[in-house]
Amino acid sequence: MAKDISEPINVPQAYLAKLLQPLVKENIVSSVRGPKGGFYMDDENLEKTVIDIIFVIDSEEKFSSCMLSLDKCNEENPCPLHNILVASRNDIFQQLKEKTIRELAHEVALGNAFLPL
Amino acid sequence: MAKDISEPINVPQAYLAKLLQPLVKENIVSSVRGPKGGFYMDDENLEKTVIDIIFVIDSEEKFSSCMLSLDKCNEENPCPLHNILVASRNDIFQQLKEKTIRELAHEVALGNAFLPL
DNA sequence: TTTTTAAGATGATTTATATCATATATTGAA
DNA sequence: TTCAATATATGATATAAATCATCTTAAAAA
Repeated sequence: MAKDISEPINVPQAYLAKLLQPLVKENIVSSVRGPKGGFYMDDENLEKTVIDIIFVIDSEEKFSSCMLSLDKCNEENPCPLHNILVASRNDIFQQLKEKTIRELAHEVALGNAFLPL
Repeated sequence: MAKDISEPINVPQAYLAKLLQPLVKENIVSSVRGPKGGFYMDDENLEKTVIDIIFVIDSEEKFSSCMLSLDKCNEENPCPLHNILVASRNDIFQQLKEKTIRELAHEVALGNAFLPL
């Protein structure tokens, strides 16, 4: 349930619910209403990645945009920071794109990562 | 002058001036008032790094904080994303900490990077 | 010395984001 | 079939960030 998630991570329940709605709509999270209802992830959901979530909640630009917020900055016309950060940035992007929620959950199950849930 | 910088980067002049004030106060940027006045960077300023700027404008936490915004996440208690991103993140941090403004300006002078100024 | 041009300081306004409130829809259980 | 529990939807409020407006201070030049 939203409450079970919101409390341990210190996010207001109603706000979390609002954030979850577009994820449900985009089939990244599943939900059932009524008593014994709540949010869950089925086999298909678990194959989604962190990037999928970011693209729904924020937007694609959040990641591709210039760190100096220059709209003219791109690969051909890189700003000074672009060159310095492009490698690490692509690395992060790849990681978030490849790692499925299932894999992340597995890390928690193994005790290699922790969540306050 | 603030106007000369603000226009090509599409940031309102008054807002840019407001952002520059703490940088002047922290001796990252220099300024002179009156006619023929404006903002500039002296030899000492040019040795400052991007991290110095970020720490003044935003704050140190902007960089060290957990990507999932979990206050309990740290090196001993890492969230699932922490492990995945820590390497690239440290890499970015190091780059921004080591590169001086002088070096960045040099890249622009060499034509390896571009600014709309 | 006066005027003009710039930064500095401060507060108000706008806009975006986060949060709250309330009503509706769905579903399990009594 | 009714009730209770939970998500869904929508709009209102609060807070933070960005932007605007106005005045003050400093310095160069006439």
